[in-house]
Amino acid sequence: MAANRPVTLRDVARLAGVSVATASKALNGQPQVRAETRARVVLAAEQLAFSPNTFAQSLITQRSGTVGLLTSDLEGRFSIPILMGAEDAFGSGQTSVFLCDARGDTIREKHHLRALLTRRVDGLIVVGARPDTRASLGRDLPVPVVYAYAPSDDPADLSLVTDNVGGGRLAVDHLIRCGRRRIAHITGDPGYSAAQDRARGALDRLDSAGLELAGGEVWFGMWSEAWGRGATRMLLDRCPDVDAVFAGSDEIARGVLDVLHEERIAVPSRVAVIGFDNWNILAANARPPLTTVDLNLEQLGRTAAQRLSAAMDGHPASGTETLPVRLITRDSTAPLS
Amino acid sequence: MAANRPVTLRDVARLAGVSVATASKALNGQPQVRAETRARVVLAAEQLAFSPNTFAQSLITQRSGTVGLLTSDLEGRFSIPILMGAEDAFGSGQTSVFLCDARGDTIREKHHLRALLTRRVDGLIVVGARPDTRASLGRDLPVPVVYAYAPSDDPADLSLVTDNVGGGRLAVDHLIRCGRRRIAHITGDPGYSAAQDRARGALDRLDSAGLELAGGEVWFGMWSEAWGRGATRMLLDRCPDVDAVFAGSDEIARGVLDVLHEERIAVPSRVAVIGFDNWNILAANARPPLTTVDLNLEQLGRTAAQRLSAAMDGHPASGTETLPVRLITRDSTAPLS
DNA sequence: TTGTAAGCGTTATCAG
DNA sequence: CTGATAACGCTTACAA
Repeated sequence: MAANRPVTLRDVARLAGVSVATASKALNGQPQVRAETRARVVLAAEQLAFSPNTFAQSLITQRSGTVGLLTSDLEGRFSIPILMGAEDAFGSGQTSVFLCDARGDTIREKHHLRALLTRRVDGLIVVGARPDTRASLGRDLPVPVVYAYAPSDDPADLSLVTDNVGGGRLAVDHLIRCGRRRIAHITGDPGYSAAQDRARGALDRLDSAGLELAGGEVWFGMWSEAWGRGATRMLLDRCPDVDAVFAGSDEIARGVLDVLHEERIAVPSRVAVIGFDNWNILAANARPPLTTVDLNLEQLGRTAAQRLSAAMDGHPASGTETLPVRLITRDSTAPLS
Repeated sequence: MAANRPVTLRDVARLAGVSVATASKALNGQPQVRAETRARVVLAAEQLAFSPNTFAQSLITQRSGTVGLLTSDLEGRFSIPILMGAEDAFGSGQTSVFLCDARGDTIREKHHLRALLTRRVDGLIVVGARPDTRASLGRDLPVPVVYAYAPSDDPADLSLVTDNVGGGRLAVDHLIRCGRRRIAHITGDPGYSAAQDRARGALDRLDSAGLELAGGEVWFGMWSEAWGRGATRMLLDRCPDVDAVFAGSDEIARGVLDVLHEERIAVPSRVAVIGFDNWNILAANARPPLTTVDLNLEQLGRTAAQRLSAAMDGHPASGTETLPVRLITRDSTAPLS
């Protein structure tokens, strides 16, 4: 146990033979101090392994050098990459991140919010569990806030979301470029804006190519493999000549692949399949590995951190910023030969 | 913007018509203050929505009320439940958690460690990415440390790990109770202690039942569905009358199920399958839903937080504590009828 | 260029 | 029971 009293600026000053004031200036790179003196102070600080007491600093500067990350669903796979991107962008150089998980509970969220404000965080990132609009934390917070993934319902807030419409468009575009003409769309819970948006993007792109949706309609259901399997069976029944399926999630895509495999329908040669989310454990291990749309969540997290930094430096923004998604090509899609 | 000067204890004291000293005592529940006075102070504090400046408090008490969570792999599914359990146990009532992800990089870990110590955290939880032994952070840290999931290589440290041997035993025990006698074990990378331990537990339990491993050996390979599929094909070839497979992970189990399904071998009636990890997205969506061993990681996280609290309160511990795992029964196993 | 001294918002130790 | 007053470790005018 190194239980000796922590070394303070006084110790450094004493060792360097200067006053605490000069020591402080020297260490903080203030210009009004002789080079030789500064060197002596720096040396002393190093020798003593001095590290300034952040509480004392914060007490004066009114800045904690910390931000709060309020998430609603850590379990979920969406918060994590965002969180990593954010941590990344803050660089851990100056700002550290307080993590709080409200688990979808408003009470708990309020509680965490209080705790974070009590700790005097310099800013807040709020990460939702699903891409639907969520309630704003309010306008009277003493620190800037950025909403990521799930936008705030107050347009005065700054929200960062992924481009689900664009993703749907991108997926179908890819299938069309592969020469597919009879494209079906099987997706999840219609109560999710993500499901609606992806479908909208898909229909939009089909439209512009003068194509109709194979099967005649979007197959809304649930975000599960089982639904992917069930819907695919119905689809094959109604529309046996389908040559591509755009699945609204990788889970659903796994179900689709499963049934196609069962029916000995070759993928991608006869039917191409594309997923959504790029959930690696599902997409990369699929048979064949799944082409899918990546949400770029780390980038979302990085951007959130940047916007928050800007706001903390007095450059706030508002409105909803939509960030691009991207296509990950694997083996479940290929040009029609 | 509520940019008015934050309310301090002075404001409260003034409003209550007492000195700051008395106000402090009243708010901190010190006995030496008249009930009526205390009430007045508390009321004033509420009216002003006073919240004490934690920096000033920490400056005096030498306690930050924060702990650091140093993880090596946030992406991975293991850190998250541990992290949630820990957050849970700290209750966010008093202690907040700083999250840092080293991403398996020693340099980055050192860097984060410095940052956390600079922030004067009261304690540290280190979460490894895989259950193998990892390098200790060292003995000369100014705060207590608890290692979770991946034990430290220094026995003087306190490490909390899951019982992989017990898990292997538990899995095979369940299969035996289901009346299975020809049990095979397909598992992952033999370089992982988890693979070795689970196999050891399995062999141990087989032994005590006077049984041999079906297929004659443990099938070590990789932690992937593809390996699960490949190994199962070989297994069926060499040992067509196998009646149960213990898979070393849920991913592998998915591969096993896949091939059994392909070969029209009924699960669980002809062959029972059990996985490991209880990775919900894989286990619950499997066909049939997968019986598996749950690592109880949230509990591990909670215990880590408790041990750390104890250490912070002057009751340190050391050595390696092994926490029990548990069986999750779903439909891929059943008694032989 | 350096040092002195006044805070930052609390808590703790004393007298009253 | 209450109130000055001195810390806690640092930054920053202001003097020297």
